[in-house]
Amino acid sequence: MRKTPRQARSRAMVERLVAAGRDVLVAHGYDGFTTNKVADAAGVSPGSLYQYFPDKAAILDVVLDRWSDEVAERVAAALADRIGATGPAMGHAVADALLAALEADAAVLRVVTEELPAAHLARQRRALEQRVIQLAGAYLAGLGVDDATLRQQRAWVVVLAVEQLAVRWVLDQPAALSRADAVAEIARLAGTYLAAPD
Amino acid sequence: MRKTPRQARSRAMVERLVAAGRDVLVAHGYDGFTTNKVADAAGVSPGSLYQYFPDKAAILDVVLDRWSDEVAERVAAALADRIGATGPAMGHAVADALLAALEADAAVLRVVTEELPAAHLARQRRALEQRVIQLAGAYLAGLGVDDATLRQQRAWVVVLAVEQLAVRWVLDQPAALSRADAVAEIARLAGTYLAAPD
DNA sequence: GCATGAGGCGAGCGTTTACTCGCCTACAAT
DNA sequence: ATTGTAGGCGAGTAAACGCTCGCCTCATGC
Repeated sequence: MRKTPRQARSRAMVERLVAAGRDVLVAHGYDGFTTNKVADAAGVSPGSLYQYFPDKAAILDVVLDRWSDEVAERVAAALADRIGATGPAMGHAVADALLAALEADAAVLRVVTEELPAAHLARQRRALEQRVIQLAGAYLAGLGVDDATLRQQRAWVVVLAVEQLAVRWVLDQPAALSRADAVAEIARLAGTYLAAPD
Repeated sequence: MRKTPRQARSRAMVERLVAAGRDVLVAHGYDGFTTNKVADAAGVSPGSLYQYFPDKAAILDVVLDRWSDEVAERVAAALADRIGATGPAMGHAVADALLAALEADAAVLRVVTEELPAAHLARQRRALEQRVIQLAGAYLAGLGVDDATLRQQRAWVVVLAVEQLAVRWVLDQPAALSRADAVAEIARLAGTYLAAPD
């Protein structure tokens, strides 16, 4: 941020710019994300945009941070709510909530995974993965897995695998795999992997 | 291709251009992939580049096609060789070969997954996934899974999950997960998922 | 009600970069 | 040897786009 908006109208403008940034990203894609278009969509001049954002990357970063915070919040809430349950029902509930967290803003998810260079979102993605890996590790400890390294390894594997499946299912909507089936199979994958004896 | 090279020296130049394209992509990243740099790295003028490639995307496409063909070839060969074996040893062998296929050109893998918009490689990636899904489906049929839809679903799940784990392991080299452990855990994930009773 | 500075504007500058075009060279066939 | 053609060159062009700068307006404190 180049300077912090003091008056209410400038705060509102910054808000409009971020919202417009999201809209431009969805409507025109990553290549079509230009500062002139963002300013235009916000009903603001390019010069005003640069009063508060040092460069183009800065406003894109804010847009991406907003979105990934939202997704992370939904995912964390879903896990916190459901990690207490037991048996296969818990796996279903988690998978379902995970899909819901991604489906809630599928338009951004699509642009972000298909058009955006992954490096732009790597930081946020790693952070979320780490959070979820910690939760999964704790869950494994509850299951009686005593080796801490093994817990980390298995948590890493199951979290990355489930993440990928959820994202790809939401984006690709494979004809052969209904939503309910996807939930069941994702839960099954995680369940069999984590529960199987060594 | 704008026109096809007839003489030997022009064919050699096209070769040099494609090789230079790969090098520029690795050395300067996706953003640094400019036609001038590619021509320069190939010891050729920009004008000559445009004799044989209609635009920048065309030469990038060739570079990407080359690489993905190589990866696909290694993966397909690895699976064809090992799908006959039985028991957990087969899972290990496949996982190991898959990692090897990605490790063979990790520099391009890194640029392609971290900097390149995924859409540029979606076609090739889908094609490879489909090939492997077919193989996995056949393997499931051999295991006695009679429902063709279920075979498709499970093949989709296991292939995407394993793909993601292999790519991420090669790129991230997580400290807690040695190569041997990664092979074992990937095999375990696939094995428990596919072998578990319904 | 006036002075001050924050807020906002938008034409345009400068750079980057994909791509071209007129010209030269090397080769092969007659 | 000559001539036609493919191959190759590289300075230059055009367009896009990030970003600035000089100017105007409005809100707030005294």
